[in-house]
Amino acid sequence: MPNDVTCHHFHDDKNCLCQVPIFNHLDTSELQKIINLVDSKSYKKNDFLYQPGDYTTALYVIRCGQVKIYRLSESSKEQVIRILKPGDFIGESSIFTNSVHESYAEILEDTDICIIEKDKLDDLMKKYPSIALKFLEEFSKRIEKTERQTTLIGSNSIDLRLAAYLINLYDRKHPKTPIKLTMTKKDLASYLGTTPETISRKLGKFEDSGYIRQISNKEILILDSEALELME
Amino acid sequence: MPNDVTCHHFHDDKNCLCQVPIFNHLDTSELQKIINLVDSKSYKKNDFLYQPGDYTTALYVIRCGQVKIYRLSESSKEQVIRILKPGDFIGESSIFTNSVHESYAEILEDTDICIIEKDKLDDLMKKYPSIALKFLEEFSKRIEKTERQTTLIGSNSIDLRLAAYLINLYDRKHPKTPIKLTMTKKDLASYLGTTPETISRKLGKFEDSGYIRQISNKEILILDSEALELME
DNA sequence: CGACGCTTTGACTATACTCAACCCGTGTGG
DNA sequence: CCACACGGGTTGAGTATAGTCAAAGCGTCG
Repeated sequence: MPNDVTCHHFHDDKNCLCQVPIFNHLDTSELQKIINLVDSKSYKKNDFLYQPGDYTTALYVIRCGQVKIYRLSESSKEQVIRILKPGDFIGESSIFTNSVHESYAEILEDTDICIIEKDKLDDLMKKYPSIALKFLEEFSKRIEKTERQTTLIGSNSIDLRLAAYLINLYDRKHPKTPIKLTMTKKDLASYLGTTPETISRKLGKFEDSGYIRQISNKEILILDSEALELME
Repeated sequence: MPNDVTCHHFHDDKNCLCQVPIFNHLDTSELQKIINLVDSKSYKKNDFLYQPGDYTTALYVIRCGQVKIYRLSESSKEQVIRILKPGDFIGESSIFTNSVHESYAEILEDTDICIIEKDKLDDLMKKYPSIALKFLEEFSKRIEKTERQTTLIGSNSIDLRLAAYLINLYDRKHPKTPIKLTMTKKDLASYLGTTPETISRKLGKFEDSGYIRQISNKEILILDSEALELME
C-alpha cells in the first residue's frame, strides 16, 4: 500500500499508473483494483534499482524522478540504453524470462517507484488479458526503438547522431522554444556511443555554423532544423 | 494449407513449428490444430518479405532458408539487425503495433515460410494464453539481445566487436571444429557497424597474431580463444 | 565465357579518441 | 559564510583507428 507520497509530480498512484501505456486503456474501477496491488518505495540519488546479476521479481513504474539504464561493454565502457521518466516501467526482462539482469538501473535523482510483484501481475493478466496484449505492443515498440538506436550508432557519423538526437527533441510547433537536455553531456555521449569531449566540440561546431544556440548547459535553441536534418 | 514442400530441412510444418519457442511447450494435438491454421509460401532469393512502409498482418516463421533483417540509417547505410534461420519468426512489429515496417526483410536464399495471419494468432492466444506469455518471454530476450548489440557497437573497438562475434560462434566443446560464417563479410561488416575492408584486415591481423586460421571464405578455425576473449 | 558481386590489398585521409589541463557550479564542512 | 573538493564540462595538442577510394582477384551463375 502506498504510504510515503513525497513526490511532487504525482499525488497518488492512480495518476502514475493511468499514464502507463500498459494500463491506460482500463477504466477507473479496474485501475483502482490495480492500485490496491501496488506498493511504493522511495529511492535516493546514486541508489541502484538493480545491477547485473540481480534477480528481481517485480515490475517497476516510475512515479517521479529519473532512472538511468546502462550496460558495461566488454571494454568496461558505459553504454546508456535509456533514461526512464515518470510513467515509464522497467524490470520486465527479469520477470518474463526468469533470468538475472544484465544492465544497471541507477537512480539519477530522488525517485518514487511503484512496485507490482510478478505474481500479482500474473493475476492481473489472467483477469485482464488485454494487459498482456498491451505488453506485447509496448515490447514491439521498444524493440523497434532499440533497433533504431543500433542503426543510429552503427552507421552514422557523430555529427549525424547528435543532429538526429537534437531533431528528435525539437518540437516544430514551437520553434522558438529551446529544447531541454535531460541527460548530462557525459550520459548523452555514452548514449550516442561517443565521448563528452566530442559532444562538446560538435555542439560548438553546430553553434559556429549557426545551426543552434547553446542557451545554457541544459538548453539548446534550434536555429536551423533543416540543416540538422540534412546532415550526413 | 501447406502445399509446396520443396524444403530440404523440414518435411512438414510440424517440424518447423514445434521448434519455435512460442509453440514448443504445446503438446502434439494442440500443435496439430495450429498447423491447420498455417499457410506456407516459397520465396526466391532477392525477394523481400516486406520493406519499410509495408503493412503486414501475419507472423512469419522461417521453415528453411535465410532472411536478412536490416535498416537504412539516416546516411543511407545498411545496418544489419539480424539474420533469420529456420525456426525464427518475424513480423511481430507490424501485427502488435498496427504500424508499418521500418526495416527490410530480404530473402538471402530460396526460403519457405509459414504464415500465421494475425486474426488466427489472436484466436490462438485467446485459446492458449500461454502463447502470449511465451511471446512476452521471447520479446524480452530480443530486447536484451538488441541492447547487447547496441552496447557492442557503441562502446567497443572493431577488434573487440569482431572477436566477440567469433567467440560467440565458438563451441568450446569442439575446439577443433571451424566456426561457420553464415553472413557474407559485407553483411557481417554492416552487422558490426564497420566496412568489409576493415573486416578483411582485422581477420588478417588475427591470423598473423595466431589467434585464428581462415580455412575458407566462410570457415574460421579458432586457435586461441583466450586471446580473443581478452581483447580490448 | 563474361558479368556481376563479394573480397582483398594498398595508399591516403579524416574522424574522433586520448590525455592533460583548466574552468565552472554545487554542495559540504569547518 | 567562506573554502574547498568534487564532478561535470570545455579546450588543446597529438595520435590512432578505421573509413574512403581505387584496383585487382576470385567465384558463381547464367
